[in-house]
Amino acid sequence: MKSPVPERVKGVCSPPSMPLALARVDQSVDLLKALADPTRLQIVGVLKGSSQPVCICDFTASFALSQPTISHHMAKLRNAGLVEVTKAGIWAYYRLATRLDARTRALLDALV
Amino acid sequence: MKSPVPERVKGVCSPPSMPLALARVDQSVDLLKALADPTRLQIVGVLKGSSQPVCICDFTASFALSQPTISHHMAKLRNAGLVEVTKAGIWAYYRLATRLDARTRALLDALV
DNA sequence: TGGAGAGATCGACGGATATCGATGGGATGC
DNA sequence: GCATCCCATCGATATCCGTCGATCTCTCCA
Repeated sequence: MKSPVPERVKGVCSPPSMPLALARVDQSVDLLKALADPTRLQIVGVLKGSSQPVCICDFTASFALSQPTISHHMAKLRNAGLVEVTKAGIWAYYRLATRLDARTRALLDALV
Repeated sequence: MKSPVPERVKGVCSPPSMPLALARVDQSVDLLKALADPTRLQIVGVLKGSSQPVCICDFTASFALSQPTISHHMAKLRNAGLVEVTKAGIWAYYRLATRLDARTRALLDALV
């Protein structure tokens, strides 16, 4: 098999063309950061597989984490536009965001 | 449209079933963390779109970052199994890993 | 009206991480 | 041999982030 390393001269380094627009990079990085946590990724996995909204208290009961920590993770996911909340009485029900762009959806499909 | 919040009684919270295996979550989180950085994501984007390996010195010329920092980011990508390096003389040529599992490939397709 | 449960916010703390300058190490060429 | 170029590693530093306890708000119900 070939390993076609390009020709090159010493002292000459030219920056390659950047295929990704800067705004899109930042947007993707925000999304990746929101998902790059075990707790949050599992939460998204549960929500993606659930037909009904899930009460946040059930998540608090799942993970060995305090209630403020779960709430903090949910805020991160909300802020990233990944989940939506419906308050009903005492409870807060979370579901995957209904309007997700195609790239985000493809990314979730690749993960979950 | 309906918002079918499930029935619920006070003081009763039951953990939902976790659809994602723990090992897989950790694996995905490692991958996501490796990509959740603007510099690294752009590097991966360039490598994914390039038919030839790219010299790391070209990346050093691209980003307004020091040479050790670029090397550090490359080490992260190497450690995550995303890129491979070929040393030729003075230079180090990087390319996207040739053997990427389907999920990782789908994730990159969704991003880049 | 008051108590209790659920959830969000705040402030603080510790560990992870991005960045840099300095250094080391290997290859090239004079 | 020696200078030069490229790259990786090391040590230090500043910032970010996950976690917790304490507290606040809101709702429900007796």
